[in-house]
Amino acid sequence: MKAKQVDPEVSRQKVAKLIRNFEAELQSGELRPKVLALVPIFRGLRDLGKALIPSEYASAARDRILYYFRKYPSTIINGDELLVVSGIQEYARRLRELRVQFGWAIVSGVTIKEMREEEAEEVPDELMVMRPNEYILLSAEEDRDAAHRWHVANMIRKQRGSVRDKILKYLQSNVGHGVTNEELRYVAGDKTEWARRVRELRTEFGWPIATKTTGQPDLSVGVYVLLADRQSPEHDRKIPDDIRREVLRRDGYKCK
DNA sequence: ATATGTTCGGTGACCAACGA
DNA sequence: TCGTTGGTCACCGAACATAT
Repeated sequence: MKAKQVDPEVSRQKVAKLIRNFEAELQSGELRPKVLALVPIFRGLRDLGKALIPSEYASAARDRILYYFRKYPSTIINGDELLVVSGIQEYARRLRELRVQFGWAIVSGVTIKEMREEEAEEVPDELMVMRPNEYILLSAEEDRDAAHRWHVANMIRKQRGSVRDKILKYLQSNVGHGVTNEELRYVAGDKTEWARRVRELRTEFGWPIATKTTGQPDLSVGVYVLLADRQSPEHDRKIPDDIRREVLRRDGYKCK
């Protein structure tokens, strides 16, 4: 998208002039004229922030945020800095897009805290001090695979249909690759019983879905993998008594 | 039509004031 | 001292609005 490029110096002069003129407003007793006079100053400051990054590098707020992060990777960046370079109020929204939809490893202080509590990943000491409103680009590489998986997940999530079908579709689009419980929960639209649906798919509908405790001990906890896009004959949870007796006899009434 | 930006409603973390 | 309460903040995804 094309955006008009503003020269930062022009922008600066405009703001400086407005602030000079504001002196007179400040003297007056009325509140509203002061507020009204400050509005263009706010706008001007916003434009000045936007103008810091030339539009040939980044023309939209999201691009400017990314540009800034890539210029200072592995550096703790305060949200207020992003407010300045993005020039939009909801820079956090754009930040989430970069992380979730585009696969950039940008984490906030909150995420660092969660990582530390889960103890699954090592968190370097220097990141321990991060506040919620601080962010850091951990890797200079875009995780295209993660971004792609998110797009697939989002597409399936938005479709009509049952949660079980959506979960199956998502597993089918990742055959042989583990997907996390978080991904499945997302696909299911945060319905609480998504895990129950996964078990149904495995036991009653015959899909070869493996987890750590069901067939593939090398997987980590919370990872599900559809081993093959191939469905065994369905069976319900009720096992007929004659088959039950036959199996018990066959196995000598012992666990196999 | 698509990209970009804003608003909305819900959630939980955190903190300080308060009262038992 | 400790638990409760109320306020603030950041986060999140969806829905809505506007710009190109």
